[in-house]
Amino acid sequence: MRITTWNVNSVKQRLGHLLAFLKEASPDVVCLQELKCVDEAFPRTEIEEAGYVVATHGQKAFNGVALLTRQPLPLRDVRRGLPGDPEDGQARYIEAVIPTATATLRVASIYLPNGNPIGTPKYDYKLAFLRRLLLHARALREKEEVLVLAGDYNVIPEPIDVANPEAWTGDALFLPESRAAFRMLLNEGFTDALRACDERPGLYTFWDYQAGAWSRNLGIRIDHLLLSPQALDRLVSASVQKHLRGLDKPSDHVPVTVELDLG
DNA sequence: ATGGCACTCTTCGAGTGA
Repeated sequence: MRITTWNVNSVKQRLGHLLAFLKEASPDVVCLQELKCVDEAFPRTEIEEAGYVVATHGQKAFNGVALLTRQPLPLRDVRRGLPGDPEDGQARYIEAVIPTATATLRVASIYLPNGNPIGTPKYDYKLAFLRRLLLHARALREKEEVLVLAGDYNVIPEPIDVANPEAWTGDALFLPESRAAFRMLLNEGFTDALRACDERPGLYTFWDYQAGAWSRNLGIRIDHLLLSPQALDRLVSASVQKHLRGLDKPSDHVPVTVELDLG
């Protein structure tokens, strides 16, 4: 069972790359972020024709998340939106249950707020969203399911996860408060799947379009798959599909994939 | 040493992102 998370930075702009990735990697579950379109504009037909079941939670112009499963895996009990703030109209969370032949899997696709600039309501919203995610993750963990919380966390967990840490001092992605909130998820019993498999520096999932960040390999690691203990027990591997950043008209993020043995 | 991008839309410039 391979589960991929990918911030595509506009699913319409990235449809060609997405369809090619589905064909070459044939992941079982895909968590997409930054659709940048309403549900009606999501390229559902093309993705269904590629062999996938689709659930979306979109909004106009910004944000937007989706879950895909490779047929015949179904998506059940779809939840759209993170609990804890009925006033929150931003489409940043979708979760579903995926029953397989041998196990029941629960997966969430999450697009956490960026939070910049600090000292503004955007930063407050980021921290509030992280608190809401912590509470929801705690409630889900008590179900003791094979659970994967995947997405663009917009948090650089540790200095090892950024090429030039000094350049990110004071940025919402790297501030102690953001990192502490992410660490609280780990302290709840969730495991950062990529770090569990590879402790080396230089693992990045995002390179800015600006300033030659890609050619100079000035990346950051902000796309994460957090595993419940039951998912960690089944962890086989985790990897970054870095080559997709080198394509023509790429997303600024690349996919990250975890393989679980649900046999 | 420095500056450098790419999306969206009540679209040709501003807002957003990281």
